[in-house]
Amino acid sequence: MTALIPVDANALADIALFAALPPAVLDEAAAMARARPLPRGLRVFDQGETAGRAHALLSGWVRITQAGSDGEEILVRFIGPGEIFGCVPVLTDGLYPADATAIVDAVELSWDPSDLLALMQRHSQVAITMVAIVGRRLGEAQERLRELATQSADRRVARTLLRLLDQAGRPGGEGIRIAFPLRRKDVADIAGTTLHTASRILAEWERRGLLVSRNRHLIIASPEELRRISEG
Amino acid sequence: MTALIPVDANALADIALFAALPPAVLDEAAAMARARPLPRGLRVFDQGETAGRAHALLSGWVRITQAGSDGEEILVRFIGPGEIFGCVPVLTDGLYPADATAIVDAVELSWDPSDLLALMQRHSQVAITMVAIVGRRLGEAQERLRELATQSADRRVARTLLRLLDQAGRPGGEGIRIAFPLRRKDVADIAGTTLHTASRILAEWERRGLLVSRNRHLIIASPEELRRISEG
DNA sequence: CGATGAATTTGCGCTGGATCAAACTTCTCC
DNA sequence: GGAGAAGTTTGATCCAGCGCAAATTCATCG
Repeated sequence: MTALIPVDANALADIALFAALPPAVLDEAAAMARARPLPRGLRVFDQGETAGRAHALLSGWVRITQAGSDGEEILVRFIGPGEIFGCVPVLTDGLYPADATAIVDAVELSWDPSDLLALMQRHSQVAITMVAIVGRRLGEAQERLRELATQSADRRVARTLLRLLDQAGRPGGEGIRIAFPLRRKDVADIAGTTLHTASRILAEWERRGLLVSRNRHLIIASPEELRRISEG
Repeated sequence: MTALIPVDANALADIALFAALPPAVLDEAAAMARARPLPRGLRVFDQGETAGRAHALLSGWVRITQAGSDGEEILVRFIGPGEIFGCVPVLTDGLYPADATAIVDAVELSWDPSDLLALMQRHSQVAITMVAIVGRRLGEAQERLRELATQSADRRVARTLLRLLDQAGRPGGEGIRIAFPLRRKDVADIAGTTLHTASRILAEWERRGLLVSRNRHLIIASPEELRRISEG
């Protein structure tokens, strides 16, 4: 079932969690890692399930969503190359707090929870880097919380696009393109609004020439104007 | 200015970050710690300021708020005895991401950022525990994000009170009392609504006998009914 | 104990954006 | 290449709760 791909320490160096670690530690982490391709559409793990592995992405993109008991969901974040995901439950309650789905063909590394824990115990730098990563995500979540509580839908959508540009902007002819496919529903679920409102806002901006929407991909022609909108 | 209070290792054992650590490590952390009383109303640190210390609370309560450039603010969380605060920026950008204010007379411990970092480097367990603490806060923030995006104001207020009960509920004659003073504005700023809406909701619930509001303190008579409301 | 400021309550009008409905477009896969 | 599924657009309606205003109660401190 699971194709076994040899993991070399070079690949590990691209994972932010292991950045700037001595080669010996990279080798150690590589030895315990399992690589596996994630075909587009694959559900990597489900919310509520026991966290059987801790994950990191070598290439491609993964969408993390959280659903409430009523079925309403939000998009927690997109995971790109070099980022870790599903690692925190290893240290807390052992249950994945959200769903993870590959939105394009991707390749992941993963570790057995106890292996990752042992690695963090032996090498405090790994644990410290993880605090920094999780801490930055916490800061971002709190910022989104504030925006959601206090700002209008169009400001939030603008901020959302700017954040995605930061994370995955690729300069091109017509503007900066967001590297992964993004549906209206995705935009709505990050910005905390409905599909319909998000669609109306984006359609209006496309009319104004602020962005181009093609093929489930967004190209932002004018980040400056977006910034203006996001600031009211 | 700053009263110097001797810090003993026993006090450290009550801080979740240091729980279950060998006595030698507690002594080490105690030796680097500075204790200081925080009179009610004291601003412990300001959003955007350089993180000069990392903090933990021995007693009392601290309110963490975040304001946007437009002045609108949210209440990020309350910090109680044994909890850490203002520790993450030590490992990220070095700037406090929020304001911290003592809402009752309190006592804190604090560390120089580089001392705490060194401690985490020498004892990976400290760093690992911090990942767990920050990870749990991240999970809670994402849950709030989802609720804010998808649920009505009264459901959110109900969830808010239930969370506060978990964190600081003290059983008493008339019901379970939330241990720290809580203004309508505070409830609004956690639940992501306005002072006015929060006031209306709480007044209605008080009429229904669901809770008692006295002296900026809340006593919850019927957590069961709150739970029912929070679930729709 | 009285004064001053802080916190709370309540009324009212208005609107942003959710909800419902339906047509239309674009992908996907056989 | 065509059928069905998935995603998007757009219109129409409606209401939760925000914004504004004003009165009232409560807390604090000289």
